[in-house]
Amino acid sequence: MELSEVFKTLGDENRLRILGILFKQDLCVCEVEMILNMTQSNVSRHLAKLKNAGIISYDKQAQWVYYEISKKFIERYPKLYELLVEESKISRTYEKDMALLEQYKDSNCSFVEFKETIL
Amino acid sequence: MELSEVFKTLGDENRLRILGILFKQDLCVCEVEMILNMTQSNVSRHLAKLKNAGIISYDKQAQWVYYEISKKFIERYPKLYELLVEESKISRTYEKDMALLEQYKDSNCSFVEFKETIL
DNA sequence: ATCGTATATGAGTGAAATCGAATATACTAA
DNA sequence: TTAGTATATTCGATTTCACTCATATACGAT
Repeated sequence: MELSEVFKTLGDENRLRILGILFKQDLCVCEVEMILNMTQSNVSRHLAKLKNAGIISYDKQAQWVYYEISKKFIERYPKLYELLVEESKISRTYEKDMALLEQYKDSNCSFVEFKETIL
Repeated sequence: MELSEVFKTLGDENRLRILGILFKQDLCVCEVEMILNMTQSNVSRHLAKLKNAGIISYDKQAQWVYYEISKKFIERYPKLYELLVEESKISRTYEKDMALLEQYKDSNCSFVEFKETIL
């Protein structure tokens, strides 16, 4: 939760992409993996870093671990949170990620249907 | 000036310390070196990184290069700037740096006098 | 021109970060 | 209990980073 550590954690394009879609919706590891087209281990690692920095938290449900933006983080760094939300809205990189997230939601959160739409 | 690059640059304790004193006053390399007790090359490199990220700019006067917070950075990321200023005020680490900066100013910006006060 | 000071940069080193592949762990369902 | 899925972690390779020491460059003063 130390400031330099928070910044260091935010200083990675992939982690900013993950946050971009988590602002819209809580997601589990395999959903992030699917939407952002990253390997499972890589997503898991980045989520662990964001978790350790106090930026996100998780809610375990059965074998799924749903990650969400940490409420304590929003309380502690409201301006930083607002900045991240705003910047994610105006970034072209994140636009594509958002579109894929919407497609995933439109496919009733089914991996099979989602995969068909992005081919 | 890309966001992830800005965060990565801010994700270093020494660079945050440098920014902390630059918020109070524009300073040249050797002044930062003196106040924060860092090596010349190290300070120069950190300043170069902050410069490349667009966070600070410089004004060359004779053989001295005075660094300052970039006005474009403040315009582009006002919330981030405010956050940094506020956080630097409540950090214990920066409190000491501020005290040394004040001592330096009180010694009429004389290195000789400053060195005497901190012994 | 020469000396002293201020700054930037090249080279080398050790630590840390990123990543994919493979493996380990945890949980569900049958 | 076993099979299948979700997640975390270890391993090894590669890259990046922060740092120090030494050197180069730039400028002023004499």
